[in-house]
This record gives sequence, C-alpha cells and structure tokens, in this order.
Amino acid sequence: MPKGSNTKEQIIDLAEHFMMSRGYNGFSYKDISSELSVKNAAIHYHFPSKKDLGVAVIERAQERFNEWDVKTAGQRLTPVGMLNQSLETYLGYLDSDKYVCLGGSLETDFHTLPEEMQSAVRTYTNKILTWMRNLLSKGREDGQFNFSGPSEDKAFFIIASIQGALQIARVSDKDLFFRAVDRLKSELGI
Amino acid sequence: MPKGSNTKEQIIDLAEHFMMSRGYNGFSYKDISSELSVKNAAIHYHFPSKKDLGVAVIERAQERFNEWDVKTAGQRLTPVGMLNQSLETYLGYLDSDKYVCLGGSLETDFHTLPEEMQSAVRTYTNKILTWMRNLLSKGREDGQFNFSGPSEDKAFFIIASIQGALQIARVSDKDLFFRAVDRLKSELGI
DNA sequence: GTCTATACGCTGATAGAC
DNA sequence: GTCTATCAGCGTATAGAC
Repeated sequence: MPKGSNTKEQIIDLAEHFMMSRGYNGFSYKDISSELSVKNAAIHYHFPSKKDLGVAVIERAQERFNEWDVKTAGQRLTPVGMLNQSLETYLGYLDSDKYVCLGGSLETDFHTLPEEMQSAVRTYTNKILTWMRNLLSKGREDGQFNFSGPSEDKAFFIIASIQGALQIARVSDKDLFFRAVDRLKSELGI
Repeated sequence: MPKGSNTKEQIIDLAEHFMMSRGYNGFSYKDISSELSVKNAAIHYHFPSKKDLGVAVIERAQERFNEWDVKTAGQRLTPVGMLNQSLETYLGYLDSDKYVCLGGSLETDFHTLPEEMQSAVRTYTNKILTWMRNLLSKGREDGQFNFSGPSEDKAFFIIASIQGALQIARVSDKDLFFRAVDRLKSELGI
C-alpha cells in the first residue's frame, strides 16, 4: 500500500489498492476514509461521486504507464530488456497483497461500471495492448523475438496470459505464476 | 440465460449468470427475485444467505464439469478433439452476454469472498487445471501435442490465457479472442 | 414455497458549520 | 479541507401468516 503526499493522492492510492485487491464493487468510501482517519465527507470533497474516483484511478495509472514508457525508452534497452522490465511490474503484484492487474479487475466488473469508467478502461487497456504490440514488432524486426502471426495477436495473447495467471495465482501455487512468465519468454524464443 | 425447471434451479441459473456477467458483488437477491417475479424472501427460503447461493453455484458448475468430463470421455475423442470440445465452451461465453469464466470472476473478487466460497473456488479451479494437465499429458504421449516442460505448467498457462482473453475481449475486438484461441492451438503444434 | 412486513447496518451522497 | 449531521435507498436477513 503506497503513500502519496497529499490527501487527494492518498485517496487515489487507496482506491487503486482496493480495486486491484477487491474489485470496484468490493470497497466503499468508508474503507478509504477510515484508513486515512478522516470522515466520509472528506473523500466526497475530493471526489464527489465514486465514479469520479474510479476514473481518476484509471487515468493516473495510464499517466504512470506513459511516464514509465518514456523513462524506459530513454534507457535505450533492448526489446528483451524492455519486456523484462514490464514483466517485473506484474511480478511485483504477487507480493504484499496478491493484486490482480487493474485492467483485469475492471474488465471483470465491466458490466457494473458507469459509462465514463467503461470508456476509461477501454482506453487504458488499448494503450497497454498497443505498447506491447509495438515492442513485439520491433523485437521481431531486430531478430530478438521469434513468433508467428501479427504482433497485435501475440500482444493480446501475452497480456491475456499474464492477466489470467495473476488471478489463478490467488488460488494456486505462486510458483506456477513464475513458471508461466518463464514459459511466456521461452515461447518468444528468449 | 438458461432456464432450470424448478425455482431453486432457476435461482442458481440466474446467480451463475450474474456472477459471470457482473461478479459476485455486482448483483443482489433483488436482481434474482425480480427476474423470477417472486419476492426477496423466496430466495432466502432456498438459500438462507448469499454465501450459500455462491457456494451452490460453484458446486453445481463443478458437477456439470464432471458430467461433461464423463460424457466426452465416453465419446472416445482424440486429445485434439477433447481440447476443441473444451474450447467450444469458452467460445460460447462470448455470445449472448460476454461472460467471463466463473473461476476468473471469483478469483478477481476473491479477497471479498466468505471463507466457504474461497475454499470452493480453490477446489473448482484445481479441478479444471488438473483436467487440462491430464489432457495435455496424454496428448503429448500420443504425439498429438507438442510443447516443452511440465504438463502442469502448460495447463496453467493455457487456462490463464483463455481466462484473460475472455476478459480483454470485453473491451476490445471480439475477433482477437478467436485468434488467441487459434494461437493457443498452433503453439500446441495443432 | 411464497407472501407481507419489518429490521437495520451500510452505501453513496449532500448541506452547512468551522 | 475537514467536520458534524443527516438523508434516502439498498443490502442481506428474519418472523410469521397463508
């Protein structure tokens, strides 16, 4: 559970934490306010409705992803290095609180989400898929990755595997997740 | 949305429908009772607490899976035929109501579930993983499947892919899911 | 088995004082 | 910005009549 500096940021931190741990319908304003030792109404001051909070979480995750993208791009890593970096993120989810990825959580809750959140989830997921597609495409051109078919398809398949693996890891051996990541790499020829 | 004969069965049908569509925390007794044109209390007669209903859904899904297993085993299909049969089930989820698989839905909600449901989810998921592992193992012995490493690992990876793919399909092109299934097969050498 | 009636805590949300 | 106070509605759940 990370800690932002100001209250507003802390609220988003906690909301994100709960969404990756329990899902959007699995937490309330009270869960957040009690954790911050403030009252219900204080949260509503920053985010009038829960939908606003939900959208803020998704949009901040997207910004963070963009920043991460810029940062790693500046490190001039190889495609393999970039892939490993991205996989590290997911590996970290297993520690502390058995998070599932934000996209997976929200897609599962999708039919219960307000329209604005649905739209944000679509954009967010699309961004990640596109990033992975570009990485795979470049890596294959460079001769580092080996796979058949469109990069778009392989990207979808990889993200889907990780997403599902994180979820199943909650009810089975954690080590199976690590081995799934290894398999994912070996099926890319690395 | 399927229809059982008696009320109790219809309740389980609807609960399963809602769980695969909206998640365990995304529906209420009222959703079910109004759909059946009965009152709230009628549902409580059959399932005193929501937890009881949740467990019933999981256990029935497990029984259905067992029956399906026995039935297909009796058809003397090849491992490839068996795999295709199982994939058909997931392909069907995309129609009508964009279901995600029951396991994936419940694993995402996992940390909000009562202990008895958590236990049922573990057993259910394990059953499916074991089934797939045995199929892969046999298929490889028969020379029909081609993959490296333990069958257990590959089974986990395959189930995870499908599970994640069903979820992402909710916010992206449905056709990507079909192509993911094709890829899954081609990476098994079929 | 299903109904009416009811309990009651929690939920998201607002108004207005400080 | 945060508080107190308050709200209506919904959630799960129970008691007892039919």
